[in-house]
Amino acid sequence: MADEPSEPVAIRLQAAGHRVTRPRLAVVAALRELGEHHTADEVHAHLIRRDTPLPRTSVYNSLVLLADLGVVMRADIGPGAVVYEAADAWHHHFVCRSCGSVHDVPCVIGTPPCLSPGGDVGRVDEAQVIFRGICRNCLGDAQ
Amino acid sequence: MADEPSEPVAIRLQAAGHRVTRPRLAVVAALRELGEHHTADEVHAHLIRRDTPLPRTSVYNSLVLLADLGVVMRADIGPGAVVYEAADAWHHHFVCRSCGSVHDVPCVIGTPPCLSPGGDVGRVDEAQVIFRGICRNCLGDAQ
DNA sequence: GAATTATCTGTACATTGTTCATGTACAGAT
DNA sequence: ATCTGTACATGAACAATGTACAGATAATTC
Repeated sequence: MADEPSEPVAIRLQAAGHRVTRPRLAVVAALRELGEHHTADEVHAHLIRRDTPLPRTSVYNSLVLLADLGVVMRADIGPGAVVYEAADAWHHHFVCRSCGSVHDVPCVIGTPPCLSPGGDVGRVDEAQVIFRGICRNCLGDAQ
Repeated sequence: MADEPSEPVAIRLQAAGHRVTRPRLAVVAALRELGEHHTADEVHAHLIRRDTPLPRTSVYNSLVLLADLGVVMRADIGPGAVVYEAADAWHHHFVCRSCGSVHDVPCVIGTPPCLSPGGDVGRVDEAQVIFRGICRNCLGDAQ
């Protein structure tokens, strides 16, 4: 379970000049075990269930760092929710306005930044696309 | 000031089967006066300064409805912040990871949905793009 | 103008994320 | 082997943001 994907997390941390610590490894492991998209507090809860608890702040700190390094993906899908994901391929998200479910949408380019703004705004590191609409399930249910 | 852009807000509310109420008109007016991007609480504060206060809940309710109707634009630019804007043309946003400033990025298509996901996820109403990077000011400051 | 009902209002709360002070563990120098 | 500086973890309290609810109000319909 939880095989290292491309580059082991430890190597990537070191390469960026950061330390390899228990909280950081635990957070990545938790995201892999959970799969899909999860909030920081869901990761926190999972670690408690797993009997490897971590302070909430540590989970937040680790997620921010890991996301900045590109080890985990962060998606701002709307009010009161930032979700993280242990994914390798850069992709986007579809959010259902009815049930709130989140689905992955492959990115045709594959690596950020996959789009570029028209004007000259500065250095663009990534372009995150959020699709909104009604998912197939909800379309079937009502109307 | 605050001329009606294309269709008056009142008409658009009625057309969608909603009532034309003071809070809704006040929220749109506030967004126009403020210009740019602002949070719900900033709108709330502005209305107090203007001596036309509104309960915070009413501001939130109105913004959600107005955004769903497409009268105002909503942008999820990251943790702890949903910003609204009284804009006519559909566009995207660039967020600076250093100073947090938000800049408009024109959309080449102009009307949502300007992109479409690859697979068949359901009905897509809009595609919101968030560009992240370092803005020109911050690039100039420190390297 | 009166009835109907969506909407407003205000309070209280839940959730999410951040700040801060303290303690700890690692790495290089002595 | 010990010292020293720095990055990091920890825990608690805080701040910001968004939501639920129940009674009062006002926009529309007749």
